[in-house]
Amino acid sequence: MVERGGSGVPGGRRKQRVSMADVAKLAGVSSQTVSRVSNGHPGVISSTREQVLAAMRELGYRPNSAARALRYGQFNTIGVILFSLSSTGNSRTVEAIATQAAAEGYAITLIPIDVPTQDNVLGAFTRMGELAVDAVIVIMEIHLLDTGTVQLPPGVHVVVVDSDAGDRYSVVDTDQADGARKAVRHLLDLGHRTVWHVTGPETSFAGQRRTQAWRAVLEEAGRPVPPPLHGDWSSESGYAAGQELARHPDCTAVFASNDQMALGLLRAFHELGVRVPEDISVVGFDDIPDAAFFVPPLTTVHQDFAEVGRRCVQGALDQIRARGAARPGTDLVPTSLVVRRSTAPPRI
Amino acid sequence: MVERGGSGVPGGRRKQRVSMADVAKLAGVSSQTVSRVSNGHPGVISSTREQVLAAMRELGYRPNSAARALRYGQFNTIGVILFSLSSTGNSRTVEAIATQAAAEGYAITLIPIDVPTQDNVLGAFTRMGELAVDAVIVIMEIHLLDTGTVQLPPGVHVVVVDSDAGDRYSVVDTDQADGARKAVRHLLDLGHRTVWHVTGPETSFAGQRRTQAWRAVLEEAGRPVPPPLHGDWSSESGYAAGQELARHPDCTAVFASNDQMALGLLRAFHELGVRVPEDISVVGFDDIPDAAFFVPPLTTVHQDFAEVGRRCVQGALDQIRARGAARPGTDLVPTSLVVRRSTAPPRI
DNA sequence: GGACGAGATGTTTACGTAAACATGCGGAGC
DNA sequence: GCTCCGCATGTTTACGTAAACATCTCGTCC
Repeated sequence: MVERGGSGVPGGRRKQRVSMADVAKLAGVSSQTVSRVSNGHPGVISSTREQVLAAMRELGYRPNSAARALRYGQFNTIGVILFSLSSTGNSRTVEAIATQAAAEGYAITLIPIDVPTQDNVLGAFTRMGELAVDAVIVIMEIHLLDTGTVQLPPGVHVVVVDSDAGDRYSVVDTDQADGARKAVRHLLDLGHRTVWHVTGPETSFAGQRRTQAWRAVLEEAGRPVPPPLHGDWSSESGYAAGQELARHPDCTAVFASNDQMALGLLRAFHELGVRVPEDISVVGFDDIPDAAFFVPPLTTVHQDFAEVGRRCVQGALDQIRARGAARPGTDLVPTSLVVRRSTAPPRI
Repeated sequence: MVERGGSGVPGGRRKQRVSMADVAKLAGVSSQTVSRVSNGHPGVISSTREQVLAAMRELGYRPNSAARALRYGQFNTIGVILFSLSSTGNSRTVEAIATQAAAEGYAITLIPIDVPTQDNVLGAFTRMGELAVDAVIVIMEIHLLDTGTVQLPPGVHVVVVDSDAGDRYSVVDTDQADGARKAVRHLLDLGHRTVWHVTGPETSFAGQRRTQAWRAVLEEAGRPVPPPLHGDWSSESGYAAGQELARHPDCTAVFASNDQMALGLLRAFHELGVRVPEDISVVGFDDIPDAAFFVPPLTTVHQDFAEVGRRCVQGALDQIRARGAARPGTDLVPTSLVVRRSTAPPRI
């Protein structure tokens, strides 16, 4: 029944690609009828439909998406421009975007940018313009877009993640500030007099906002604000910060701007004989899967990357469907604090 | 000079999309000449070329990739089917694929599969067939493809990662066996009598091969082969294995099939007062960025994901350019052992 | 029984691009 | 001075699909 050996190119080198016309010829109908069957339109009598379906099966017909896109002026594809997939947050956001997009019948096209210079972003946008894409999601620290010199191709809808360009673009992001507040308040509630802080890179809006919130909570509570230590998201920079902090006898609590830097802190403290949480409490940010298995398990702020991804796609689709320009605004996804064993009240 | 305010939709609501015909009209030439300019063909006098370019700029012309694809029968896009982006290996491989593909003028389209059932993979292939894709790279534990019931759309080229289907498909993968051998030999060379092992999930070919190699090295060396402990890649399963292993007083060395499980081991050992590496040596696999900042820094097998990605793209492009069917075969990327501080000679 | 209508199917056309072929122009060679 | 050739540019056509319109065949109703 099933044609065997059909997975290759059967019958020598048949025509490169099967079109509706081929199916129509075999089924003895017009190509328009094939189109109707292919798209599930009504008004095709079932015997005809069966014939067409049989012909499709026999020839291995698959619709040509290029022709379809040309006809409809739509690609059913969303482009994602991003700096790097190697950060947990980005890859999980992308995964969520891809999943959600698939559920909506959209594919996603990835455009990685090795170095986030103005030129490269511009180039990516240009390429996106030429690409088969109905909307673009940008995952990036995006001051680059703020200069105004970047010309987004008209007709391409944009959603931005991790940016404060909410006045110009449609922005979706984790509620960084709220997450950071939760972290710092948790430590204060435990009885710590103040909280030290390891920042992310200055170029990151997410990092900036976490740091701002940390400072704001301390100031509101009337606590001293220790000088922040500067990190760059990497475990290594956390390690360096940890060596520094271990020297401050009055440091009893640290809020690291992400989990990897918290990991570096943990290692540094461990090597220097500083016990966590007995001597110093540590809170991270992200809640990467491994965080529960750090030594000790890390108290951290959970980000709902899946939700961010979902809202990105939703925003993009809204724009596509409304055919409207981007409605600027910021959509914040809430966080939650996950308390594990790296935090405790200070020793008296 | 530069038209201002051009970033939106200038001039009210001009025609939805600028075509070559529009440019041609404005420039006072035929659309064919526009095409020639657009594609950098010779035989256009420079004054004409300038006129056309000016018209393009003024109208914000961007070529329609759907029409182009229809014309050429090519999409300049590679599809990537994968199970999950959340594993480090996958996301880094995808990133490398995306980067390499971009360098070759190809975009990549992501098709995530939530649950790797036969049906879902089939569905993904079907969708890929309908999608605008010239080749497909599958990153997946892929016995599913081995059943033979999955009918790959003819004309779509396939490269597979993490599979032993090298007899049927073009496979690119890290040299898992060699990496595992390096890990086990390192431990034996340090003087350990034998090496215990935490496996990956049974469904993973990568995991299987690492386990096979572990066993083979021990047997070759005439060492006893302890019963392997079964993990599932997660830190959690490593943690469970660690609790088990800590009870075996004769266990002095463990090879975990990935770094996350090694992390779980480290945590379990730490909690139970087993010192690493003094009491037990631990080796992982992957060399995730954090591995250098575990407590203690993890000795592990480095995988060159970037190279895997590069070769995938290369393989896919070769197939596209040769217009040939997949040439089955396996292309192995070498590994290297990174010695850090989680391994040491056994106590006497 | 004839007209009308509804439903099934066929025909024409356009989407934007670019190859293939056609035209028209000017200069070189005799 | 005329022909021929080469180069710049224009015209036609096809890629695969599907909307819009056209046609054709019944069955139904008066």
